[in-house]
Amino acid sequence: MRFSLKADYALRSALDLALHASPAQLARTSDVARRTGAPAKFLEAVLGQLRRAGIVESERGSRGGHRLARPASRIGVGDVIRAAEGPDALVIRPAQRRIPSGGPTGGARALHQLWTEAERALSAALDGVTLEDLARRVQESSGVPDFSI
Amino acid sequence: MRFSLKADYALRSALDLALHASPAQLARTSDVARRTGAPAKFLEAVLGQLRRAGIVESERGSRGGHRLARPASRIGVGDVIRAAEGPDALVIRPAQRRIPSGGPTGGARALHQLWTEAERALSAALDGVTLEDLARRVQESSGVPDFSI
DNA sequence: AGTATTCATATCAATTTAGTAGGAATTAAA
DNA sequence: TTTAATTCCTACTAAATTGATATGAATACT
Repeated sequence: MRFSLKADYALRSALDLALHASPAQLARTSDVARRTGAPAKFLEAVLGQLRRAGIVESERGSRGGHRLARPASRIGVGDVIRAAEGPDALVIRPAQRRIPSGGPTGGARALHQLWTEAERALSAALDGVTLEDLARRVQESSGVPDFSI
Repeated sequence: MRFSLKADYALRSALDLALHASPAQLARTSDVARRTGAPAKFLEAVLGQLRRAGIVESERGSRGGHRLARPASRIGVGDVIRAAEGPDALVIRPAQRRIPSGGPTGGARALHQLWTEAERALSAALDGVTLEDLARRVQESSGVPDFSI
């Protein structure tokens, strides 16, 4: 039950923009791709999704590129993942085939409760961390400015 | 990023066995299927996986069926999910393409840490609950003996 | 022998994932 | 005003995964 590589590319590029772009200094897709290790053409599409989700801004033309649309402290990791994978990205309960009116009963109710608790735990771990938190960890822990997987 | 329906069927049937089977009283696949709402033929394969994982036991022949292989108090929800989806079922970090020798650095290291925390939170929520816990919740909360989604 | 059950293997359609290709639109610079 | 550099848009594709179904063999009770 892994998150997609696309979500990973989205997080990498968002973190890369937090580290290498600013309102004055845009980052080119090709540079983000090189630093994060993502395929450039694929990353183009991912950055497009982040733009449509309001997480990054872009400028076209020969000095164009991307930057974060708001401070890194106000962008949660969960926001980025949802932008890449869709609004249900953090929903882990198996798809239900029928929707019970009045809510589930019996064993289904116990499982419903279980999934709800697991989703809460996961969301707390992902929505509770911002790009600023990640950027700080990068600078504190090593000083290495890019990814170099 | 949902768990598969197969994992759901596995959990439903394991819980169903906790409620409706015992060392003396086996439950037929067709009955488990009826109570849980799973397709009988598909459930057959799922129960086969649970058997090979050592979670259930079976007997063939005209009085055959399934039962839990050990007390419900010693079967964790995570065990059942792993039996259905494979050993990486609770791994949520995106598949990595290259394995860095010496571990990840820079941004990759920060993300590695993030995924590790999220996986710990998820495992705590799923491995920390047993089939006995679920069975107790079913009996306490409603008395309805089956699923009736 | 006959019936009821689990067990094993093969097959399949739909969806998702992880890309690639080609070019249009836009902006800055020469 | 052309040229170059960039984002943006649409379409396509191969491989893997998911959620099944089909057929029949093996086993055990009556």
